[in-house]
Amino acid sequence: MTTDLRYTVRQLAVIAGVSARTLHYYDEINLLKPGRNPANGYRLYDRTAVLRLQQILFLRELGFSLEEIREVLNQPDFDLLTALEQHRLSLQARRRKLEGLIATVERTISFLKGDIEMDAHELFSGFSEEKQKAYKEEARRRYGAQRVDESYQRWDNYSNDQKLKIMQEGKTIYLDLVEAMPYGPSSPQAQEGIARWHQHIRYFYEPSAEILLGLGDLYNDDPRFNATFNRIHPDLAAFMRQAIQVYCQKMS
Amino acid sequence: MTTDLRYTVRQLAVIAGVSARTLHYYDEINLLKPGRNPANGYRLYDRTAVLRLQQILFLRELGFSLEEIREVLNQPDFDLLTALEQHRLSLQARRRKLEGLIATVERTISFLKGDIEMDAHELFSGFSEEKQKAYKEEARRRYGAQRVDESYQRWDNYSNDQKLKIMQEGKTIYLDLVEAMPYGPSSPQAQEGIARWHQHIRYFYEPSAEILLGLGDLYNDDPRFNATFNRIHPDLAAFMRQAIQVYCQKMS
DNA sequence: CTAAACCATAACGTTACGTTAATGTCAAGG
DNA sequence: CCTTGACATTAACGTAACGTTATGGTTTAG
Repeated sequence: MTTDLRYTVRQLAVIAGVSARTLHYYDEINLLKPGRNPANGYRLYDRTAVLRLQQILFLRELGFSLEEIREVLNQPDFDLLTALEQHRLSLQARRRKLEGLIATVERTISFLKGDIEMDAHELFSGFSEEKQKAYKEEARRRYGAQRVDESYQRWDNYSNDQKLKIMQEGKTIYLDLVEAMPYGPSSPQAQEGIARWHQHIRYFYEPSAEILLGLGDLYNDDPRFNATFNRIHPDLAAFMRQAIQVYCQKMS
Repeated sequence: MTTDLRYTVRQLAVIAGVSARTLHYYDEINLLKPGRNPANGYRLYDRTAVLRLQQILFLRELGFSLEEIREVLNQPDFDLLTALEQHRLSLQARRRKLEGLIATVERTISFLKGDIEMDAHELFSGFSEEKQKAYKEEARRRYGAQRVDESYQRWDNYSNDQKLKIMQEGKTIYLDLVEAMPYGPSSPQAQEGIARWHQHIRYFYEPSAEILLGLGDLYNDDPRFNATFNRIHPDLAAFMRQAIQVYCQKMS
């Protein structure tokens, strides 16, 4: 009286909660080969096939690829454990990556909402009210009032979206400059980077050699700017100052 | 003296850290259309293209699909914020899913290592030493010593891999029985499920009507078994008891 | 002048199926 | 007996985001 069960595709599909196509596919890739009814060629799944499918679906839910599942199922017993531990590591890595992404997205949202301080130039308008006022006075003394005010206006006129775009451009320029550091401040790589930076700061100032050189100093001497650059690379500010000096000499 | 930059594919690719093929592809799907050198048909990327690429890569890193990126970039300003918040939600959902997977993997690993209690029958050998001894005595009183010992032996002889397979089979049977509940304990659906269960418990006992009926009671009366079944469905144990009674009457 | 190094387009391969589409088979009802 | 509907079969294209050839034209360094 043993229930000599032989499921057809759809029957097994319904039981297991997958589509018939899935079973066709598993057959096609030799992951789960059913028997065949010689009369009509229909697939016939017996008890062992059902068990194997259960195993497959279990591992699939855990995020294994079908290829990995095949490997695991074709080797017995203990390899399952090591495969699972391996798999756990990759899942954890994926989770860490996701957490990084989420953090970045959240920072970006914060920035777009305006409640976070910004990098480098963006500090100009990103400081808290008090700090901003104090710094503005200092900047006026150093660079002249109308120039500073103009810079503020220019930055404020951008949309949030544009601000984000500009910041990102800045970041890539600084990263390129870091890559140029091994070649020295006079290298074409560095000078190319400074040229891009020169273009970039148009978003803030009408640049002149005076302004460029002043910024080179500012990045080194002002602790707020300096902190920002240090986060990218500890020698970046110094490197940029030198490169800017070379650049301005060539320009004149 | 504006640096009138026009990058070729590979140049931009190197700068941006992507492959030339990627740029070709973005061109192909109209995500980033460069200009063309009319003389030879070469792609030429200008400053605005570079900026747009930066945006694209930024969003891509955040896990946006290229399709989504296109939508975001083709609408200005504020939609970025809502898109980001939307995106954050989906990232968080993915993280939750990952965490569920990791938990399951870890439980499975624990099980394979043998330090966790098991479901239903698996409780027989999965309890802590003390509980196990106590329960074994009880079982001996109820079902006779040699029968219980035989069950233990049978279970212990399986490999970890086989145990896992058996547990999974059991789980699917119980779930199928839950689906059969609306049709009543005498329904073909339920009886089919009980027949599978009957086969299943061969892994533990040489089944007789006496044993089957006894298990039907045990699932309801023993709090440890009952808890396990309640986790699947609050009425499952009661349903199974009735279905088993019907099944045994038909068998006799 | 040639070879290396670049450019272009075309087209297939990847994962795990979903989705037609064309065709064959089976059980039930008129 | 024939039809109808619900099943079965295989074949084939589509998905996302490129990687990887393959084939052929262009530019540049020596």
